[in-house]
Amino acid sequence: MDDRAKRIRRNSPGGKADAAKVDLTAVVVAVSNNEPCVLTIGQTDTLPSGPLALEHRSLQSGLRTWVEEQTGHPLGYIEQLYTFADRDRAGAELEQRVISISYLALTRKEHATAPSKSSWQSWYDYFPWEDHRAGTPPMVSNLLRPRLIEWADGAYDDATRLERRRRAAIAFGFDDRPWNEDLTLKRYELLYEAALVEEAMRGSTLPPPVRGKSMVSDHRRILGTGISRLRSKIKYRPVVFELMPPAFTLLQLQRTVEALAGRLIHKPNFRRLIEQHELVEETGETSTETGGWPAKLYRFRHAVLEEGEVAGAKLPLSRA
Amino acid sequence: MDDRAKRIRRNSPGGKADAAKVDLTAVVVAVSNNEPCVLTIGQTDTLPSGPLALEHRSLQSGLRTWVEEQTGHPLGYIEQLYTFADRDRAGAELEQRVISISYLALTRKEHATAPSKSSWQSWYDYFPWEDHRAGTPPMVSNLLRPRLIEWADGAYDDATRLERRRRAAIAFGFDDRPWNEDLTLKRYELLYEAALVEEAMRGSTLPPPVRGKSMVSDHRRILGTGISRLRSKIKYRPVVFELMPPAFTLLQLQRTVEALAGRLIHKPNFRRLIEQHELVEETGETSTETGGWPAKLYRFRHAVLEEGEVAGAKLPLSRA
DNA sequence: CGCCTTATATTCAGGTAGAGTATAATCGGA
DNA sequence: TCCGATTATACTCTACCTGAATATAAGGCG
Repeated sequence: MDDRAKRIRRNSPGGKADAAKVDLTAVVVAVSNNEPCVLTIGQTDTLPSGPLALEHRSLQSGLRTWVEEQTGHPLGYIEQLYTFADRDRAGAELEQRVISISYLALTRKEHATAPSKSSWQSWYDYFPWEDHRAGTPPMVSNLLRPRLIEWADGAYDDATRLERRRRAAIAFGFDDRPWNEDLTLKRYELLYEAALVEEAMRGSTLPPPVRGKSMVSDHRRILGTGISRLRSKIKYRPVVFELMPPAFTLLQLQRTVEALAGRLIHKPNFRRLIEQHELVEETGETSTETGGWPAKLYRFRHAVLEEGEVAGAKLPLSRA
Repeated sequence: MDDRAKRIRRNSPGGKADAAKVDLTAVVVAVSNNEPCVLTIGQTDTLPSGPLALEHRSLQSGLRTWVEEQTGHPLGYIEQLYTFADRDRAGAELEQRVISISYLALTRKEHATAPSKSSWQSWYDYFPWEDHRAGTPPMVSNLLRPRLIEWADGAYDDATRLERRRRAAIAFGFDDRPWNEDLTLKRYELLYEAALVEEAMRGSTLPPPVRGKSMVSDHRRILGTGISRLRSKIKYRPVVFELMPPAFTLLQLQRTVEALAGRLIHKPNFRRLIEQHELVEETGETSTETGGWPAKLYRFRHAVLEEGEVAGAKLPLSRA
């Protein structure tokens, strides 16, 4: 059997067929002016990235090196997102396979140390259908919905037709289903499958039917993965504070969460939750910046990270 | 600046320095006789794995190919776990870096199609401190606790000492903290750091102080990652059913969850939850196999997967 | 001074989770 | 044949969490 043949190749680690090029890609997120932003480099819409090299001690340190070199931002909090390889990445025509290991990083714009060729882009420029803070965006009902239904009805058999309609309804909250902000990646994949985003139409001359900037290679997909992960995570881990200045008001904190989640939060419930879990402590100062009653300033209680599992640090995301 | 130098290397994808060997590793899980098992190959404690090759269409299909070839088990449900590279993996002395992309697979033992050199091992053989179904195992209080305190007190400064004690207490539930079954990976990493597991002592002649089989390379760490992921996931997604036969009683379902979680569940609450979320439907038959009142047989309602997010499919893990 | 804006406090109803208790059906053995 | 062990199933009770609404206080500004 060819079992043995493969075993032999397995034992020759220098074999060219098995070698791959490994890229590290970062989704670096910051929030300012209630707008969630992602760090891009150059003129094109490209995430910071670079090949894993032998001198990198680890995947994380390799990533930090590349991002700092390309953007001037030293990274704090990072976590691995996903490893891609089956995409129609640039290396398809090469002999070598390209693997992309992606990371999510949370930081603040002020952390930049030097001028650089990088810039911050609102992530809603790439995903305009994801911002529901002012209600469901018109493009969802007016553009995406009819296009997705059209796509579903274009299936060859009834079963597929129904299944496509169901998937679209779940992902986008059609037919009185609730909008679930965590499904960013699923929505993007659906639009890709329906050929409604630019990436799915490369080589075609037709304009993509959906507004929203695309990115180089599969970077928009990676960004979507990062948004999905972050939107899920803020509900059970206090990661928002990585994006906050040292001192902040409770409303600023709420606005930041709302920016990330793309939906509004019920204020009293939000405050109750934050206080209940003792996530913050007063600095003793107040801010009058916003007009109205001066708000107390708070700082994150780093001790909560040391108090074991922050069980139930869920955020009350309003469905109103 | 050397910025330019790196950019140039970046653009020569065939460069040897950037090429890496990519391994696919699978944590294949099944439960039988109320014991969670992992699939291993050969005589040694090794997870199924093999190098990613050009003929694999995707990471997933490469993994499926390797597992089926090495064990005879075709895989159903799989999900990506984590990508490792910074370990002191076998390739440290080689010129080439070794990357390991790991996957979690859920299946049933009966799915084997052919005799093979693989075998099933209880995962508690590798992690004996993780099974709390019969209460806290004696080894936790009698062996791990004193050894971890010893390790903590061996630190050079007071701050580190306190921090180590705190981490150990959180991970293992010392000092009246609750036991959190999801922290399997953290516990293993802590024991590794404290040099209480065999992998941390390779090259040493001293016997490892903690019982529990070790595995080849960093496979026990990968298994720990899989256990952690699965224990978290069963609380909010109905993945347990991938491990169940087509028809089962509610108690069998409960015992399976308990086997995975390593702790007991309050029976009435478990049933209430399953019924509340309509995860199952009656087959109409009953089973008298267990003695006592014949239990109704149920099957998984696959429709729930199509009903959008299975919000709140949490499992009531008793803290008693 | 009155109005607007924001902060802060309180309340209320519904749901869920944890935990305990009660009753019914079947089997094995005395 | 009856009793107890074993299992299935049903019901209850309480504490807490969540969503949502309302009320009051403090400052800025025309």
